[in-house]
Amino acid sequence: MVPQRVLADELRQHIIAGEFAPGSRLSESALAERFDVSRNTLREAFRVLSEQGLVEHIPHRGVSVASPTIADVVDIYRVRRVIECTALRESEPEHPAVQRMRQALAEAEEHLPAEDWQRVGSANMAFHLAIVDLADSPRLARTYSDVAAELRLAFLKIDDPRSLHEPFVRKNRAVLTALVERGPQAAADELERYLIASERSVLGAFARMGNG
Amino acid sequence: MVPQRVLADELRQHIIAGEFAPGSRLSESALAERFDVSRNTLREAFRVLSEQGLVEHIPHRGVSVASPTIADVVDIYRVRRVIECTALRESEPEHPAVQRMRQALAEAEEHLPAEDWQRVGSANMAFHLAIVDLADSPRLARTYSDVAAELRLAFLKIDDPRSLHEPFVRKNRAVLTALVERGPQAAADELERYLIASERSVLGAFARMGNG
DNA sequence: ACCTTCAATATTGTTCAACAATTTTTCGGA
DNA sequence: TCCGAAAAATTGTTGAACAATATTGAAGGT
Repeated sequence: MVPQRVLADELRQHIIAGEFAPGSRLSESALAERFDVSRNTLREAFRVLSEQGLVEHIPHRGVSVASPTIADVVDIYRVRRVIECTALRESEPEHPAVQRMRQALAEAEEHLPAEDWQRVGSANMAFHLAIVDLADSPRLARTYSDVAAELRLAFLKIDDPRSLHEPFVRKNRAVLTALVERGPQAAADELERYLIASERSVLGAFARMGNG
Repeated sequence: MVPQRVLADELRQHIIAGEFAPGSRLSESALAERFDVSRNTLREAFRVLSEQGLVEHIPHRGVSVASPTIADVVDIYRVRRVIECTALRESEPEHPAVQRMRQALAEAEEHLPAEDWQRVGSANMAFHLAIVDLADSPRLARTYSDVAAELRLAFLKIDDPRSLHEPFVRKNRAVLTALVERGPQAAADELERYLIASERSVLGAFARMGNG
């Protein structure tokens, strides 16, 4: 007995982990057998992932793992800028999420020398999730986590994890420093620079591998 | 043969139209019979609406039409401020959506004397959808339309449509005038005032009817 | 070899009936 | 009236079946 709520989470983990390549088709019968659930239950889980943008559902052609295009990346970063920068700009300095920003950043810096991009990437993401939590908005947090998952898929298409994470830990440090020493507005400005640079980095990688 | 994609849309229409009161339970068997679909198909449609926040799904207790609480209203307006104000502040004056803002506002003002709050409300919503479209972001537009649907449910709980719409057509006019005559930043400031006033109006109505 | 056409095959979309899991209701007893 | 347990109702999941559509592949013509 596999609750369908759990199944969707499990599928999301597998997809985000890169087990199913972006763009690859997800056969109903194959996955139903593999996870030992019925096709109906699997389809309910697919709906959830589809609404979250992790998989694409085309009628009578089944679902595929989403494969973000350049246009998607541009849009994802637009959302990030709107949500993250606003959350930071209007944040209160004493907000508990600031502490989580500190911790996440510390962890990223800790694993930086070992070049453990998996961990660095996760800590990096935790840093930005903490920024979003500054806004105290469940709905913004949910939207953000959706686009963050999509962005992970975009990262999966790029096989140069170093260029994606290494330069940005430093920039995160700059954001936190700005917030503490110069206030929310300065931090938001710093964050916007971060996001523009990060977007350019991803788009560059996409361009180098011949569109997307 | 009723495509489940269509079924979700149809259900959404009925819910938004207020046919099923916020908070009321949606029986699988009853609705399956009424729309002449199987329970499985209905459940897939429910998933979609659940992801959009229009219905609430509690395990083994089925789905109910969402019934926004005060906390939900606060969060919804937070999202509106973040998305709408940013879209407007960073908008280009020549953007085609500006024309749609004009049209929507004209329609709202047209039906204002007749006190046709249904139409005024729809035109009002079109005005704000146009604002969001200034950002040219499919994902922000989607998030916005989700919270807009939720807000409609909150409106349904209030039986004083005049107080919800009448004062705000004027304020929308002020936003558009500010955009044309004083630029995006001034318009965004005007819009923020609008949203704060609108939120206060809704929260007041909620308080008057004894929490939510 | 290179298309078309069309049938065969495979996959998804939907329904139905059954049963398991859980909640809600009913009812008897204190 | 209140409580608890049996009964009923509802949701969760499965498996099989068939319909609708897409994909494949083979036959035939150029």
